[in-house]
Amino acid sequence: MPELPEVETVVRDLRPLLIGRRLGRVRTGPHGLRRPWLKAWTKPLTGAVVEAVNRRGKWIVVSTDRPERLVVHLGMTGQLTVADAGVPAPDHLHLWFDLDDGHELRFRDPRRFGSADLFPDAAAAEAFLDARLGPEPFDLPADVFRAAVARTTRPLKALLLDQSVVAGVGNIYADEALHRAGLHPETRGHAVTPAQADALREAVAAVLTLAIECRGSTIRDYVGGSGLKGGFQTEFRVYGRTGEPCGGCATALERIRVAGRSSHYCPACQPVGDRG
DNA sequence: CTGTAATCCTGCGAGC
DNA sequence: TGCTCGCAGGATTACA
Repeated sequence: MPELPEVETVVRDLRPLLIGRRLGRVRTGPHGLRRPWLKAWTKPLTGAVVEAVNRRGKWIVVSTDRPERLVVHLGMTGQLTVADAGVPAPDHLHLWFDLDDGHELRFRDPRRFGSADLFPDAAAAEAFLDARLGPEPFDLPADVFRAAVARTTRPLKALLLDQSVVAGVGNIYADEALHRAGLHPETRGHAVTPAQADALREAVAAVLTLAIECRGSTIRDYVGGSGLKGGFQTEFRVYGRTGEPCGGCATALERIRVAGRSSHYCPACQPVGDRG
């Protein structure tokens, strides 16, 4: 699924296609969406004009000239795109709006791990997001991250996947950042030096920046807001490359399970350190 | 506070 | 070819 770079690409793609457009009829698919926190579709956005499309962590927030906020999460396989209304609706379409220019805003999600909710106003949406998300990775103070690392015995991989520590990092970019920082995914936070914590924070920001420049990574389902796939998957140094030689030292890359997720790393470049 | 597992779903590739 | 199995960009909940 889409992590921060993919979601950022979606909102950048959607802005020119959506801002200024008037939403028409809204329709929902037969399956509904998974785990909606709010189902206020009784107050539809029909007739509202889109004013902004923003990202917070892996969440997308669509604002209009009305108070309500549409908050979308792509889950593992979600796609939020603008398509010509003449293009036949694909399978697994769950929510779509007519636009006033002959296009449609479509939310498609085969696995239905995503969500789309309508919050009553900006404050409610913000409260919802802030309750579960830490700082954005590009806006994460060094001392804050050092402290978060130092105070826990959790493995670094689990820390990076915790959205309340830093928002937007998922399984791919956690592995890629740990490799770039030379840290083993099982290394415990309290065993990490401040310099290593800084290196990890910088590696996270760096890999996310590169991935955004490549429009994210497409492994299977991901597409941007205009339907284009990402390109960063060819730049992976460890993710999905078990058994292949490390680009830095040629040691065979390995895969283990950490925090319930597949974790890819180089046993030579990423020394085990203190596993607690 | 931790960690682990299960859960929600569909689809695909590997292996037999 | 057809089947089963394991695995997948995530987040939440229950439980040890």
